Amino acid sequence: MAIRLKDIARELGVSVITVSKALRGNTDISEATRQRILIRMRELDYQPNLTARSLATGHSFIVGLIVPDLLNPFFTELAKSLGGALRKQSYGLFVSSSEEDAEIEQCEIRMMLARGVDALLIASCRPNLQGFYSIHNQTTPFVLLDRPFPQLRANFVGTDDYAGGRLATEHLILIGRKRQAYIGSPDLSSASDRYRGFRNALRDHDIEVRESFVLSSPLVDASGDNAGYQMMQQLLRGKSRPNGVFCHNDVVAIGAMKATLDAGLSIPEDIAFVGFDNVHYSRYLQIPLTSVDQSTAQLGETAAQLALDLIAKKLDKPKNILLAPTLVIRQSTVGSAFPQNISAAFTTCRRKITKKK
Amino acid sequence: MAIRLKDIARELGVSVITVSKALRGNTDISEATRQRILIRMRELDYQPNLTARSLATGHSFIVGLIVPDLLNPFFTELAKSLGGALRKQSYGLFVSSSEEDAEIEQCEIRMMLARGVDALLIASCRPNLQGFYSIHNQTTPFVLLDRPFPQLRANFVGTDDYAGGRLATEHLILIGRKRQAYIGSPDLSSASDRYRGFRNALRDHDIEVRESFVLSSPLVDASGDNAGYQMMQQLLRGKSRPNGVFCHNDVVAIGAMKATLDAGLSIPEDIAFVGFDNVHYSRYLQIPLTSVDQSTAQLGETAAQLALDLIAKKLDKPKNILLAPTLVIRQSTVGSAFPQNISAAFTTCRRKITKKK
DNA sequence: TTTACATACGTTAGCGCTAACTCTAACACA
DNA sequence: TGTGTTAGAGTTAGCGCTAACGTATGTAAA
Repeated sequence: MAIRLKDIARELGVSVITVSKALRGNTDISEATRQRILIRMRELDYQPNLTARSLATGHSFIVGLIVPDLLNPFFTELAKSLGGALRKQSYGLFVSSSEEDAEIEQCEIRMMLARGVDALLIASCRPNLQGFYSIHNQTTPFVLLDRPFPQLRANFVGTDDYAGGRLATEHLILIGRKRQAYIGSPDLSSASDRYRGFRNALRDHDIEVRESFVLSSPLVDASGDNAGYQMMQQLLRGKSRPNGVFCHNDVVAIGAMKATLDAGLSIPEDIAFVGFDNVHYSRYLQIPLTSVDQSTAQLGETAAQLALDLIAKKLDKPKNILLAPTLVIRQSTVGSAFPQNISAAFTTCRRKITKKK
Repeated sequence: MAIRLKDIARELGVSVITVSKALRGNTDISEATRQRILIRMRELDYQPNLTARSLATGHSFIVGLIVPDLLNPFFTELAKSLGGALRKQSYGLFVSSSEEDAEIEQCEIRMMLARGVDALLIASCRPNLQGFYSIHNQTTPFVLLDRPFPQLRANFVGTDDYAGGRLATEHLILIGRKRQAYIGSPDLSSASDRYRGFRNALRDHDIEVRESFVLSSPLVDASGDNAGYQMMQQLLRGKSRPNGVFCHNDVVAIGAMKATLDAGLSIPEDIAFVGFDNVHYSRYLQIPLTSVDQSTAQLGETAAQLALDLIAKKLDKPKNILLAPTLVIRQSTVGSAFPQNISAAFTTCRRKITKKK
């Protein structure tokens, strides 16, 4: 059995509470006693029972994170930066996946709350609030990540999806693609904003949005590559096919590009692709992918900070944090001969767009 | 505040323990009382405080998992299958990353133990037992994943790395590559077995192992792509360069292939590559990667089962489980015109090899 | 001297739950 | 009638820790 405060107390002939005070750096204790206790603790490699402490203090030093899928590198990158930021403040991170299933999500939320996390971060797989577990009735503070619920007055950290959608679409316009498609999941709130950016950008350039060029699938995260593959196949079956495709995320884009190459077409000559998330591996793909970058690391750090502020009760009203996306241009839109001056042009273009919203 | 047993007890005019019994399906309670309590619980959406339960029972229903890096898809895939298998038995999974840093690993192990996990699964980033936190002195059962410590009599679940190494190397031999290199991390126990497989396969075919073709880097997981890039660059700087490279894992292979393509060489014409892990995205790479498959999903399920058995104290002595690897052949070794009959040949070849050990 | 007050420790109670035992009433059996 | 038995409750104690308050001692100001 592990060593307890009681054991140390008995051994040194002091009371349990004195040992506890020494452990926590409480001041009403003499320096001599403290040293005596701390030294013995170190010798015994004492480790406080955090379950007991949590029960006694009502404070677990754990933050929960629920994501739709752990295979999607975007969420892993997010989890990593979150975990790192929290560790620095001696908080632990409890990661869990909803497998893009609303029921599992529900379970996981309950589980996290039952385990007494100090704050809960959720990238919900739900398209809307319908059936969303009533965490807003709970006392545990929570933060929505990546996907906002516009109807819900809650803390949110994410990317300006609308701006990202515009960024991607304007880029496709700039390289001369007028037959643009969007494949994703207009159900998800994040997706609907990206889609809105897409529509508005096209409208502003007097380009028609063909309804047959807008496809969606429920599983854009858990098996986004398959979803992307299938949606792209459907697009290719149509009479006229697009020459530019904006994909809800990189994983979908990967599948979509595969379908395109399998059909014997060239990227970007026949069809150009833009993804979203700028996942680490996007640069290593068969055709390196142009993608909207969400600065995932910063997203994680921001969310961690917000969670800590909520725990410390520093905030009175819900905070809505939107980070500005940027575009990372690669071969999937500009081909292998990628001239540097195009990059500069896009940076300028981007500034204009983000202001617009 | 959340509802407690006490609240329900008071409301229904029974004692706390009666409510607790109803909750846990204890038999010494009348059916009428049970129903009355359960109904009220459901109405109130009661959720037991698992921290308190854990403290009282000494059983947390949490399994801890520590991996070197969460960005490496191998570990994420492992975590996913593990989590799924555990959830079915109503166990939670607490994932944590050591960032391939022995000190952080140490901290995380202590943290997990302090939080009272029922079992601990570790894919250690340490090259050897030196300084490994003395979990073997703890009462909490633990399982080593993926990387065994041969010196330590402990539970282990992993792949037959030696067989995997042979598999990869024999394949490279079969496609006529005699100047083979190995890049990885001979320090890691898993790597040393892969390397041994590599050496022995070459020796068995009377092919010389050039020492200058064996490179290693400490960071094969956390930033394996960079490590792979750099090691490959070093290989390419040499007077004679290899025409086949066996990489410790897929992430390293990704970096190494990038370096090769950046140098203007062709894959597999100039240099063929074999990775390890058969990560999901390997098929989508610029050059789809031939890789040794560890059947990660099965690995996770096996580890979950072993953990549960350990918790249930079903085992008396440490168990050592080795899964047989298979080879998945893609363009990085056989080019784009991949004839199906080669595949059949390799399957046969594999059988022979795995038996050999 | 008295009052005030800080120092250094201890006591009590309780976080929410459960294990293990105890109690009570009703009933059966010899 | 007494003894056991059993169902259906409740009591007690404790998991390991901490918050909040108590208490003994010494020191300084009124």
